[in-house]
Amino acid sequence: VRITKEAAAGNRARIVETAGRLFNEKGFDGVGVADLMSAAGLTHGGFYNHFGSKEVLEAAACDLVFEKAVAALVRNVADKPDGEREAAFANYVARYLSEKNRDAAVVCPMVALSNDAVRQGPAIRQRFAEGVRGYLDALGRAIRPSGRLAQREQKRVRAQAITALAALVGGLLLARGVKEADLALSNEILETLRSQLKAGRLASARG
Amino acid sequence: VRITKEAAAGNRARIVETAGRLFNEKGFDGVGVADLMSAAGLTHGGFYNHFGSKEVLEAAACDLVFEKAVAALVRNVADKPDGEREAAFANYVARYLSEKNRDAAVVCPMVALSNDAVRQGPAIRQRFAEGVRGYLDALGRAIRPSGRLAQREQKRVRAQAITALAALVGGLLLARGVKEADLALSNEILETLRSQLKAGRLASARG
DNA sequence: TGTACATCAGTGAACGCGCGTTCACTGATGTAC
DNA sequence: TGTACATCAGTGAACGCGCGTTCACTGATGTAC
Repeated sequence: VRITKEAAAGNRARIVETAGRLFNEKGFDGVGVADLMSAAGLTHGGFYNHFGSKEVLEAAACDLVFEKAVAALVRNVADKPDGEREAAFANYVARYLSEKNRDAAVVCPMVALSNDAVRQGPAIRQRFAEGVRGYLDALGRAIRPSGRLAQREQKRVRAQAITALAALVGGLLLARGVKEADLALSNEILETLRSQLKAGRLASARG
Repeated sequence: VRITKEAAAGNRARIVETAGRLFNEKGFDGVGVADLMSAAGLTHGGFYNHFGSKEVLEAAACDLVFEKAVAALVRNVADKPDGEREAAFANYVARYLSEKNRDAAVVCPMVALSNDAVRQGPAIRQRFAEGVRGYLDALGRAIRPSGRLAQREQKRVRAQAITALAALVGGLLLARGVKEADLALSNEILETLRSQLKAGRLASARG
């Protein structure tokens, strides 16, 4: 039942995308190869035509999911012209910390996979660290004016990016953690962080 | 081989403590009942004399680990007299965000278990939410002056507690996630957050 | 362009393994008299 | 207090199940001529 190279490449890509989604929802260990393949519309036996092991797929999925996240941040905020960037960043934060994003099946990989990543092998941890670096860089570009900055300003921007990221990730993580058992607390966490970040207490385009 | 009630109760307590440690390190699904029992110095068969299922133990371990964390925060910070509390809080933050704490086998349950908790059943999620509530309350008492506060002040303290917690949890989570693959970045994250929190950018006893 | 054959993506049964859980058994503890 | 017996924490083999992975097989694709 050989298929065309293009179809095979499409299948592979679909497996990685499906994996990105399922791993994000249920963790690496929460999704079996068989589940995954059937979710991608295939039977489990063919998995090893595409990937040497489940771990290889985990790494590929990790890459994909971070690329998507960083690309969205760059497209929606970092690449905006100076006049629009501050508003775009505020918008981004509001969406990140929204009830809708908390309830979404797929969320920020740093929220969904941090704990899984620490417990996995070097390959996954490598990709994860790369992803965080990329995300932090994009975040830095999202909260600073364009053009060259004095070194002192660069440091300040970097510190703000790190602080904002920590608060975003921690906030969403906690909001998701308590959501089912205490929706009011979950909403309170999101709302509080939205207003704190809006007030520029954590980071802003102005600094 | 019946043993005294006291010995049995001691065994049970040791199982829960061992579980708290191992679940924290490897996640709920990363530790088997047999691993756990042998780490506690027992054979796996006896597990069900103490717990109806692994999930029951997970809930008990969740309780224990949160109780310990909240108790430490209360003892070391919240219960200090007014004059010492600000310094105690600064100290607490510095320890929380220290390289030593990042590298410790057992860390803050919100960092270690958030993702696991979301994916578990209602019993665990319930305990987790309770734990977060307790921790936030203790944190509120840790960053405010004692005595009655105006409602406006109460709200501000609450918002600061939430913001500080999100930054602490997110920061430690990220620092742990990238540690093995990028130690420099991991250290940078911790250092940045320490100085941001020290500067009162996130929360302080003064506000 | 047409033909012959090797390649390889996909299929589904099967493998070994580790897991949570159950079981029959042991023998000291706890209790009833 | 002493005796007889039921209780139950601990033991280790065994269970069923799901997992990651392997396998023999299929048949359309890709390629060599």
